[in-house]
Amino acid sequence: MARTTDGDGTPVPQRLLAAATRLFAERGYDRTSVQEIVEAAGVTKGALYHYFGSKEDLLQEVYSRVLRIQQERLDAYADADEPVERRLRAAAADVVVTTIDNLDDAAIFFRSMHHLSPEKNKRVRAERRRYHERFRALIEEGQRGGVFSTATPADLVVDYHFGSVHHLSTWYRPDGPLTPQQVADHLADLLLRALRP
Amino acid sequence: MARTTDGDGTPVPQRLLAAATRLFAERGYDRTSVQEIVEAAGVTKGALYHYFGSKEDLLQEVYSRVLRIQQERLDAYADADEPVERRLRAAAADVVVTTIDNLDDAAIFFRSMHHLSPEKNKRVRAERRRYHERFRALIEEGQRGGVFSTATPADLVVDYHFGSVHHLSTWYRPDGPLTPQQVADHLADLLLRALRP
Amino acid sequence: MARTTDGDGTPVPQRLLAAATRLFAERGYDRTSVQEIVEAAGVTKGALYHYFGSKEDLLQEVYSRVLRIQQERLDAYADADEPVERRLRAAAADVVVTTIDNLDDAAIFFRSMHHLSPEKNKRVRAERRRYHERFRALIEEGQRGGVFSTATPADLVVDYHFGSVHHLSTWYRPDGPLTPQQVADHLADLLLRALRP
Amino acid sequence: MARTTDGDGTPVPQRLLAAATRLFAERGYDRTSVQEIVEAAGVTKGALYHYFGSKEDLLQEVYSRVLRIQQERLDAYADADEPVERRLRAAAADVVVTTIDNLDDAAIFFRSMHHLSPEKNKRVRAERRRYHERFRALIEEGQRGGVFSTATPADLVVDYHFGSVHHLSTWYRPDGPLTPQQVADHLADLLLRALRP
DNA sequence: GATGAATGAGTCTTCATTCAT
DNA sequence: TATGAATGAAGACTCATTCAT
Repeated sequence: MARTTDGDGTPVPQRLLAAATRLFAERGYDRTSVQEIVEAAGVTKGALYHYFGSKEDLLQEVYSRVLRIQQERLDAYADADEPVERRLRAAAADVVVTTIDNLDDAAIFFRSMHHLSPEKNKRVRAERRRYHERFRALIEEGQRGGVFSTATPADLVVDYHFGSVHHLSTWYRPDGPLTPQQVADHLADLLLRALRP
Repeated sequence: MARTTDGDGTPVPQRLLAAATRLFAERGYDRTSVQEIVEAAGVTKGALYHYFGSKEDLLQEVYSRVLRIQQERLDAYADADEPVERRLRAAAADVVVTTIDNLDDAAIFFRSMHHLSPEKNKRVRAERRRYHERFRALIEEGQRGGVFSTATPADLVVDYHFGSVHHLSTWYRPDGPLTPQQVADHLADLLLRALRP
Repeated sequence: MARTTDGDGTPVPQRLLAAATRLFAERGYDRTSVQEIVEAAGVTKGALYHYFGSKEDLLQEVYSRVLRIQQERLDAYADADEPVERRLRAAAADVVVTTIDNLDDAAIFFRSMHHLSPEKNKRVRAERRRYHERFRALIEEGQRGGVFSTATPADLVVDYHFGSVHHLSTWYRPDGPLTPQQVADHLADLLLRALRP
Repeated sequence: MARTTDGDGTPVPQRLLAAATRLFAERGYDRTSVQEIVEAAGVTKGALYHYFGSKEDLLQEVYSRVLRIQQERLDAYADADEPVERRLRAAAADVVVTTIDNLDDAAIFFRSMHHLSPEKNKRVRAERRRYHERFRALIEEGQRGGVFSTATPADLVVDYHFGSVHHLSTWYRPDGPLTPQQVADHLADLLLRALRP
């Protein structure tokens, strides 16, 4: 397997991805130079371009990974055998916890999407839409079943909730008074309360 | 007073600010070159550096203007002679309408703040904190008066609402099905419903 | 006029063009770095990009200048009030002398044209075609008048002659036994002899 | 003998040479990457460096092959038992046909020679000189015998003709009105007519 | 014979800012 | 007030070549 690992034994592509994620979150995509990434990962520029076609590909990889993980988790919660309000609450809380656990990814997500080329942007948007639609379907299910208010269009409710999720990277601090789970419970609670008929 | 205006009669500094705002929102701060700004404003580089010390100053000006406007409006609504739930609803809805009316500023705000130097960043954060505190005070007033639930800390509620406001620039489209006022009413409604005791 | 000149008083754009021409001819377009050009011209990279949009623009400028000069000279000879065989001989000899006087340009011309972008390439080809057609018209005039043989299509005769002109940069050495004018007379002579009826 | 061939059964070195020839002609030596060559040949980089010491060696091989072929053909025509004007005409026409049949090689030849290292360049030049001298000897033989004019030095006549041969790759198109043999006849004819006493 | 991961020097280009006029 | 030529540092990316396997 040649020299795919080095030092700590982590494969080079993953070392690069980790370094890029941290740096993109820290100083933004445009302010992070390829040079800084490879230095942080302990490899050379050539190695980076051996695995990734461009700096943008690195960003795109971060997105794909996050979206894949979140989608899988959402699907699991949404498919559970429970009343809809419990499933929605669980999903709403889980995305908060997962987001806090990967605050770097979240920060990148909502600040750097416009740095992707139109083509890649389109693909990411499509994946994200799929995610939103799954979430919206849960709300609509509850509305049809009469357990959620129909006062607000489900679409808007989804954006309302995800606005607060995206916003987490702006204000949440690990050393703050609330644990991730507490924050998640509160935010899920606010969502469910707003949906009471 | 020489030629402080030109063409349409708008003073040069304001033309620069308008051009910068549009471009920063369109392609991001780092992707906008000083050359593009001056071309869009119809002036030369020398002129820009005559009025603004740096590109960053331009960004900071955009922030200051938005914050000043929002603060003034919030103060007006908060000071009104009305029951607290009406004042909160009005303020919550107003910030949505104002944000939609200035989506460019909003987009810049939540994507480019980390481009400010630490010093300027600190100042902007301070102004924003003042704004948040005023909003939080309204919620706490309602909680103390028993008209709002105390289930969730006021702090978190504020972030919950402003998360959705920031998020507007991501999803709101002027040609969508809802008018700014309708969106505002819905979002304010969700907030108030979530706060029902 | 700011600092458009420096050292020897030659304007910066012309100094850059001269340096580029020499270097492109010496080591080829791709083997000449922008860094080398600006060093040879005694300016900085920024200055180059202030005047020329790209390295390719520099190459295109070399082409345009050569073509313009050659076309003007050809037109002058072709329009003269002389018998056609004298006009053709004069034009055929002149292009040889001019080419030898600017061997660098010639070397670039026939080695680097494929380095131009398709769009620029098309423009250069069009200009060159115009030049060829003027030359061909002279030959056809003589053929119609019976002073030149019609054994060979005029098109081919033109390419035959210009082949030898282009080839000059491959073999002609200023310190060789023949002066430019002597070479020119010989080559024109060969052309005219080949065209004898 | 392991896998020296693959797919179509052509040995790897020849597949590489063929791919390199096409690509060098198409986009120039410097613009062709080793990666592109091995991809076009359907092998890996390791394989290329197993058979060729460097990218330059590949170029040198193209040269050597062309020169060897042309020299052999010229020798055959020059040694024939025919009057000198017939031998010259045959040789002059043959080099045109052979060049057209291998336009790629010709294009490379007259555009990429300066990409060879001084040492290799010297060797190629020497071989080419030998070729030229053989051709020149034919002309001088005719001049001494009184069948060719002595108005122009034989040297110059050789360059005159080869100029037009080199030029072929610039203008000749397979789908044009003339067949390779027709072009060859015309160009040989022009040469012989120019040499009429 | 053949692989392909890794190197590291080198490429063109961009850009905020300065300053003589 | 305003110009625009010039700077110089930094940016992303390419590529021939090597070498452990």
